[in-house]
Amino acid sequence: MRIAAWNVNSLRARLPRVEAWLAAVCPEVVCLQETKLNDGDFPSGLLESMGYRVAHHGQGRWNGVAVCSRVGLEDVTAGFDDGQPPDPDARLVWATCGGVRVASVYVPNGRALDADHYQYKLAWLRRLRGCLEERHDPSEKLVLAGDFNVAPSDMDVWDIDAFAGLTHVSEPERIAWRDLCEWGLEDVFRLAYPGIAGLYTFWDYQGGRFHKRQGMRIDHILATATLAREVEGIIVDRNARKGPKPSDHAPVVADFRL
DNA sequence: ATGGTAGGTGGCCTA
Repeated sequence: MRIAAWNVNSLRARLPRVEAWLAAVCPEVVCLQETKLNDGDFPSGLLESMGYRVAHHGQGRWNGVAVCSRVGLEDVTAGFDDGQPPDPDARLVWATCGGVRVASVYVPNGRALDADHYQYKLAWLRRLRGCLEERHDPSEKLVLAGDFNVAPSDMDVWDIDAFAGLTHVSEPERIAWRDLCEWGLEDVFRLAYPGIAGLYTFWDYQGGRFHKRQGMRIDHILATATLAREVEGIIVDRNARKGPKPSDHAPVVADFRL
């Protein structure tokens, strides 16, 4: 089973690229982030014509996440399912696909270390961990895939000195990310490429960052141990960052023996 | 020379 995560930075703007990419790569499950669409504007017809069923948790303008699956789609849940007041942003949607519980995850950016949004980000990560504790067990086949907006270690950014005082690399964010993983999730990409620097999923549009290889690894596929040991391979499809009108993120694609 | 890119919306905000 091939599972992919891709922050498309507007599905409307990216639709031709997304369609061509799905036709070429044929993932069984793709988790999209930043669709920037209301549910009614989601291109369901196109995805369905390609064999996918879709769970979209949308919000015009910003955010918006989807799980698209051609191996079944059951038990859809939008947002945190913890009985607390709903998240004002559409950043999380769950579905069961071919026996795997899958979440498309779009963690808040954080903006700046002194911003309210940074506290929202830390609380959001803690709340996600809480949902796992309440509703799930680490022995399940479960995947969190998406844009976590955290570079877990210094080797996951092109120059740690360039990020001094910025979000995505701060210790509280990294601790919150590690706490999430310590519930029982593996960073499947890092498992496959231990200790290898220079492998990124996001490159800022500004300053020719992609061509200078100045990126960050902030999009992740996290899997429970039962799934992580079934990984055949995982890549970042950098080709999707090339050419006309790319997203600033490249897809992460993992193959599982399922 | 304090810029630059791209997405949304609507005359700025977000990433």
